[in-house]
Amino acid sequence: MQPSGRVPESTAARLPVYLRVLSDLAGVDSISSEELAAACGVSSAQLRKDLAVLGSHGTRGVGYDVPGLRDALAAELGLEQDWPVVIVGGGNLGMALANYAGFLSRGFRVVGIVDADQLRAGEAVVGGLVIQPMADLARIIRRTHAVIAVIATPAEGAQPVADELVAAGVTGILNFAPVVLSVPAGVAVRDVDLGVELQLLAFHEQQRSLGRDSRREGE
Amino acid sequence: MQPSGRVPESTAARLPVYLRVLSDLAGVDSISSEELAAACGVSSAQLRKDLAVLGSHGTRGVGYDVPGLRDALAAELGLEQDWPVVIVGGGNLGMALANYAGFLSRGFRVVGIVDADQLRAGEAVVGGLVIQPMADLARIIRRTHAVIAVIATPAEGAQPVADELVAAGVTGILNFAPVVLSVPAGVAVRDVDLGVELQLLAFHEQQRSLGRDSRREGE
DNA sequence: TAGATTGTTAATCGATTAACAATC
DNA sequence: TAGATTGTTAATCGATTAACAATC
Repeated sequence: MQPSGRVPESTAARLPVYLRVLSDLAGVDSISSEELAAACGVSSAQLRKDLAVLGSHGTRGVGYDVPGLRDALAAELGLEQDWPVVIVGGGNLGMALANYAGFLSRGFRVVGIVDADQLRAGEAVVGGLVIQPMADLARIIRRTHAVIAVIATPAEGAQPVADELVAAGVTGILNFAPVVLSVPAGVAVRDVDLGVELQLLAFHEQQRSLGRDSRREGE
Repeated sequence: MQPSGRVPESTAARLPVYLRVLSDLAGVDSISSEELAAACGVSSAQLRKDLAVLGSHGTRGVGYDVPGLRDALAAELGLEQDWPVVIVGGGNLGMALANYAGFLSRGFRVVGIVDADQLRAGEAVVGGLVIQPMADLARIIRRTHAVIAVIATPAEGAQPVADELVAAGVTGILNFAPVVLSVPAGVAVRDVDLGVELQLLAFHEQQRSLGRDSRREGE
């Protein structure tokens, strides 16, 4: 009933997508791996293999039980209660993230936002939150028991912030700053770098045009 | 001199990080795979193998030529000139992205931003840009020859926007909307979903605590 | 029962790591 | 030359795909 054996990294990375798609499937109570896979943008073989790590939530000849599978995914991901999240950086991006409405429905609650700039402190965010001075960071983390934090500072500030987060007990960091953070083993970091993403698209465009050229040259 | 053979997906995904780290290495003109790998958060074996796809920019016994390698990476990624980028969605996130200063230095130039909401049209962004009505999207793409676009709309709007982008000639999409886009083969989509990223961190926390529990039970 | 579809196994494919010969 | 470090090969590892027996 509570499988949670080792889940391969590559499988884990897809579970949130499955959960999202299933959550959008209001009213449907059964779906085949073929249909669900199409909606998730993966192959049905891969979907079935991935879902097998959750134990059996399908019925042969019929398909998967949508609400049951959704609940199992949420449980596997640890989303049975909300996680408090602290945001560091109150610039354009930090504010956009703090105001992101989807947060709550996906299992997270912003419990604090801080900024190094004194001028920003005091500014209001959603949910009755106010930007607080960086000096309060450790205190906020301890008070809210947040173990997940978002870094949305300029590159220079990111490593010291990460150090402080880790010292205060944070073990999961979503990093938007364009730097490689160094953190102790056991602390998870996920990097999101707009520039990197765009450069990968540029690479794709480049390949595309090279491909076209060599086809023109007729190989 | 111009290798550009097939580059494995997994290697391609790391090239922008190498480029970023090398760009931050002002003044250094030579570096060993060991040092550079550490700065990039990968193993030296992996770094050497990855860099080999660019041809030879290292000297045995010495290390890699930093400026040479940086230029080779930029060339491989197609960053020898700036790519025009159109942003769809002028909400919190779209605005934050449009105002992101790092854009230009990484090889991109925002040439247009549109929003479906009439009330937002006319609002000013950086670089003399102004939010334009959604109806102008195709025209903007054709005028600027943009082939890369960013979708920063709510989930509902994303698929119709993607369809319109593709129809207008866009072949690379950076998608921030929490939906699986369906696009024709040959169009590259990169998804960035804040919720997915956080859920993966939650999963990590969950695993962490399960690990702790079973250790307590003394296995 | 017949048809459909899961869960799982085996085969394939690709990516990472280790090791070292080539060479500065 | 001796020491260092790349470029590359071979070995390992993990992920994906294909296929099908189990079973509703």
